[in-house]
Amino acid sequence: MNLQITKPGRSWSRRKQARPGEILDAALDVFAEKGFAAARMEDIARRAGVTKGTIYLYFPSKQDVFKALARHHVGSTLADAMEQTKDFQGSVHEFFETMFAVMAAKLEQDHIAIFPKIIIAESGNFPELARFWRTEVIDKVIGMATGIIAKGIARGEIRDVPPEFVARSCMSAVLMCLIWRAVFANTDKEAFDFKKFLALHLDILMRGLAPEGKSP
Amino acid sequence: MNLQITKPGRSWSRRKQARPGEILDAALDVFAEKGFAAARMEDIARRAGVTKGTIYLYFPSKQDVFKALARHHVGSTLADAMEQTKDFQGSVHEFFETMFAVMAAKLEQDHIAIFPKIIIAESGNFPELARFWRTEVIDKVIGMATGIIAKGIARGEIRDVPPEFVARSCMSAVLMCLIWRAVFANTDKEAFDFKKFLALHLDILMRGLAPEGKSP
Amino acid sequence: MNLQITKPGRSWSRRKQARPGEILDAALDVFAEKGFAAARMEDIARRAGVTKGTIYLYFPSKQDVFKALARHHVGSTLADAMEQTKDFQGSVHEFFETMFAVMAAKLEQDHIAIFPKIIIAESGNFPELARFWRTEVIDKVIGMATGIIAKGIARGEIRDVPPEFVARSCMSAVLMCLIWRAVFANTDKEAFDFKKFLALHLDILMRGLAPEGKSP
Amino acid sequence: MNLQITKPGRSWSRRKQARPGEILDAALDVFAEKGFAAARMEDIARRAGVTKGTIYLYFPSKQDVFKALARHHVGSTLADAMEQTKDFQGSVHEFFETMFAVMAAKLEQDHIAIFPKIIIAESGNFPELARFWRTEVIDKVIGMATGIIAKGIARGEIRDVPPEFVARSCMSAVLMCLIWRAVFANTDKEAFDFKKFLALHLDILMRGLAPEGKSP
DNA sequence: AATGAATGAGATTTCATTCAT
DNA sequence: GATGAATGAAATCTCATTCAT
Repeated sequence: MNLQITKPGRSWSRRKQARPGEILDAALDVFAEKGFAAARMEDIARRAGVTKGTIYLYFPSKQDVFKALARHHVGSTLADAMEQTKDFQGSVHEFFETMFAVMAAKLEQDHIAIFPKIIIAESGNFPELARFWRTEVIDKVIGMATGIIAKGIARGEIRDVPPEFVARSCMSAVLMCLIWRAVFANTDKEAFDFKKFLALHLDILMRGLAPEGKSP
Repeated sequence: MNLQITKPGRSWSRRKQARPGEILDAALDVFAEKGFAAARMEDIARRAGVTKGTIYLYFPSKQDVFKALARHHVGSTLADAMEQTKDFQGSVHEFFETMFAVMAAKLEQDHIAIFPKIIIAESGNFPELARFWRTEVIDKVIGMATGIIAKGIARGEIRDVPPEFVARSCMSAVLMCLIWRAVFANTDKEAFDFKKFLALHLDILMRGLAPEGKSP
Repeated sequence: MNLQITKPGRSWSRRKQARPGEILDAALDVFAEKGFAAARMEDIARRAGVTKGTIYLYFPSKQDVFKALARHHVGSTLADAMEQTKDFQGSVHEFFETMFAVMAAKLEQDHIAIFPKIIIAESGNFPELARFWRTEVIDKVIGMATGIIAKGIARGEIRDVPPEFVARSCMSAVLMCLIWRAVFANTDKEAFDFKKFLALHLDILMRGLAPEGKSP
Repeated sequence: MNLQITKPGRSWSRRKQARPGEILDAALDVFAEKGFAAARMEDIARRAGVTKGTIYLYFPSKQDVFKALARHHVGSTLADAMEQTKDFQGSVHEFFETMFAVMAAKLEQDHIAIFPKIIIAESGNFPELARFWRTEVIDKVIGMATGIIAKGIARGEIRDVPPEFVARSCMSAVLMCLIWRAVFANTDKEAFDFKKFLALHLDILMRGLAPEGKSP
């Protein structure tokens, strides 16, 4: 006896549950490539393997596809990742080493790079989006890094400098990578070596942050 | 020597010659605010104090307005600035100190921040634009900084690290400022202190780059 | 005699046979409220307690739902009613008294008012509908009334006037009520008193139709 | 010296002032024929001799075209007409005689019939329209007629009956004509004789309203 | 040189209709 | 018999571009 409304056995039912995700995946690609305005619903639909009309079964408008996309990727991918590092106990160096390694890996394969690009591009047209991203992502990431750095200062691991600025110094290299990836990845023949760059950036910063008269 | 029939003294004549520039100024504002696609020719025209038709007297299409804008701002503002620093002879520290001071000042007042934003947003729709910006701006800036750093290494001012990566480490903080300005400037109540941030960033990097066993 | 395999006693069987009627009832409501074009199959389906697809099991298209509806309500409700009054033998006064009373009652409760409204609205888009309604309803009603009036004249009950015009004079008040009901019923706080109005209308007409020098 | 902004000499300027009117005329035809929903902007445009886009230079949306149309025709045609009869001093009989003659004439030639049709059809979708028409047209016309009838009663011209109901009795014949014209005019071979019908309707009513024991 | 009315291609969105389950 | 996901044609509306004045 099966009391569920959508019977999971039926193939179109299985499809139905997958559809929103498929559409959002397609939308991510298209928005990333063209930006919000130049992206056509037709493009998104085709890439998702459906027709225009189908998108409207799941999202009431193009804007809503966009918002759902932002929420989806922020909510899951990034925020989750942060959750894991919440009670990190190691050194500042270790922290950024790990983070940069993860970022470098992501930069090679998938689409995160796309997101900052979209936010930057559409912040003018979607102020709420900028605000959302600001409070939900940036402030949290910077906040977390700032906390770790402050602990490092207290512990005498690094010298006494405004921790939030340091956090931004570190993250700025990540931002550069993200944008480089989103904007110039297709243009370049030999790929920029994100991993090496981030490692060097971290090395320089850590030396520069070492307490006076002490090698790191 | 002026061979034009319309005498340059008359105000409407001066006006005529100024038109393209006025239109580009207006276009800069509008593109910055809305991005390329969402910017309406009507908006640009109104802000320039002319009507839509007039724009087409000077530029054959919306795309051409955009390209002229990019060329104009790159060609004059930035490339010019670079010219001046071509045969810079001071230390690496001095070089970036000056550059960061100039950038910090520009960030407070005008619209440069706008440009990276537009490039990032429209790189997908205008690959030539991305290429142009890449070769004409980024490669030149990075190249110049790389040269200065290489000289610093040769001179023993800083330790032996891949100079291009270092250049990018330095510049990444500028990029962060530019984007911050373009995306979040309106949102924030108390402005982010670009000057202080860049100064700290430089300080950390320079310490981190000092040759072993030597304080900078 | 029932040759169907599905036994009529079962509730879902009764259901199946009732479906077309339920759909038409729902359609009546929706068409009345929105007109033909603005009525959505989805709305009709939901109100009938089925899904869109089900409607197409019984009617090949939206137009056909509409036509079936017209035929259904005209064929049964009105034409039937007329049948009963075919061999009416009383006075003209009695005839309209009865008819107006019936109309007044119907106006209070149900949906007849809806029909003229739809016909008027859609006559342009469905010329056949206008023609159908004209020949099957209006001409018959007017014809019958005309016959009764002609008999009244012959009998000396009312004075010698073109009977068809008189029929229309009488019916015009009914038309006004129908339209008033359909268009303004929702707007008004205190309902218009159809019964009183029709009674007065009839009273005036009958006095006005009385043979010279004779009070009705 | 001409200080006007739109210089009346230019031919496209003359055109510009005429356009809204031309578009509304075309819209009247199309809405009348198809109703609101089935009318395509393309149709209206073509009939006005322009393209779709042009309509949007003058009206922000299809609904606005519709509202402008209603306001235009109510505001000018009908309300004006009423103004003229405001201080009518003659008998009730004369009043309706004149009104019916005017209506009969209008019914032969132009498009007024169209309006009630549209109102009836679209009242469900545009409640404001129904309300507007109700307060601005119907209540005023009925009110005026009621006033004249009340005076007739006071003067002893007609017997003591509720004057508003009498007004509606009179007007119902006009309504019937309007609807007949809008719905069945195209269908019929020999035109219905509105003039004769209205004259007879009035004659019957006036006799029926004459004070007891007095021929009208 | 400048205007601004007009165009028409193209985008979003709706919804009657189909069909696999 | 019933469902409801999917389709795709068609409608509204936008706006870059043209051109008569």
